[in-house]
Amino acid sequence: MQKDRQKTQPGSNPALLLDNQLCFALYSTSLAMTKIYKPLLAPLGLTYPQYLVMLVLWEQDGMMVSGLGERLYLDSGTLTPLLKRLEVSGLIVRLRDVADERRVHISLTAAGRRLRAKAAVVPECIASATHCSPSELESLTQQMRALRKGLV
Amino acid sequence: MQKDRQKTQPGSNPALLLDNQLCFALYSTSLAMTKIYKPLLAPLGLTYPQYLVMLVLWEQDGMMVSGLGERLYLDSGTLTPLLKRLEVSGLIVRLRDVADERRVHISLTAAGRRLRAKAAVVPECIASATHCSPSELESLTQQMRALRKGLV
DNA sequence: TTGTTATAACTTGCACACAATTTAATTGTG
DNA sequence: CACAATTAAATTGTGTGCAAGTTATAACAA
Repeated sequence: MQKDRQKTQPGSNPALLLDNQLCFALYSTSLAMTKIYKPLLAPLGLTYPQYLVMLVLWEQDGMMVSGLGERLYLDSGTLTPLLKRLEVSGLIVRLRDVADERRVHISLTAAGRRLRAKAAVVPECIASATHCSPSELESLTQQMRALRKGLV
Repeated sequence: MQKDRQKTQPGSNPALLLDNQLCFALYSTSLAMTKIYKPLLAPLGLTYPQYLVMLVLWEQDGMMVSGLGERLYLDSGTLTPLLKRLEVSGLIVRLRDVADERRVHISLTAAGRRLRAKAAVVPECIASATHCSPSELESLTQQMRALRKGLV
């Protein structure tokens, strides 16, 4: 209690208090969530964003880079190097469209398809790590989607 | 409708569907939120994580690096270079503790304190950009904090 | 057909995040 | 006191995110 470093303008603007800000709650929770994924994805040889790409491809194989970007809200500056790493890992192949050589289709390899079975347990591991009920998780997911939609 | 790329194992595992995952809703919404901040913080010469550091320092000046890390859930590997950039910007100074030279105190400069007034309008700009009511924002913030607490 | 415009992906540069390691200083123990 | 253990930052290396600019191809217009 000897040094009690000054609170700058105490209570002058509650809107500027860190813990009142949705953005920080969102940001820190998202990072915390990613950390939970790390040990689950490491055995699969995936980072978290790479896992998201694989989720999309498991839903629909052969998508273009731009299609992945729309689905994941990421641009080619992020995706191109990420996809190259996935190709080096042997999970996908990148092939130019023969009709339009500007386009690149991303397709799963056999190893990429096989990985789906190993990834199947991940969602329930995560769900249990959240200490939330399925209905709470669903509610939060919907609220996040609504917020994102409002922002874009 | 000529090419209808195959859905891989359609509907086989709803838990693996991207849009059912809280993590992705959280991740994409957090990134979207950061993009909203960018044009508001650019005139202040701050990135979003730098803004978070300033929020903490405006609440309590002179914190140690480790204290900032606990508050923001970030480690020294992230904070050290960020703080060096804030120092170059002239908003903070980094000073070794005389009693314990391992510690580094982060203190606001006059410019850093002045910046608070300019930042005061940011929260309401963000709030209006979310298209959410104050009570919705508060509810979401609390839910995020609860989720984060459950994860850590 | 030729020149313009648009598009898709790639590249470059900067700033995070974070694991793992290192450095320097302090604390604890015999 | 000597020395091991601990602690606080800093450093290193990898992988995102994203703005801005480049390249290559395609579509369009005169």
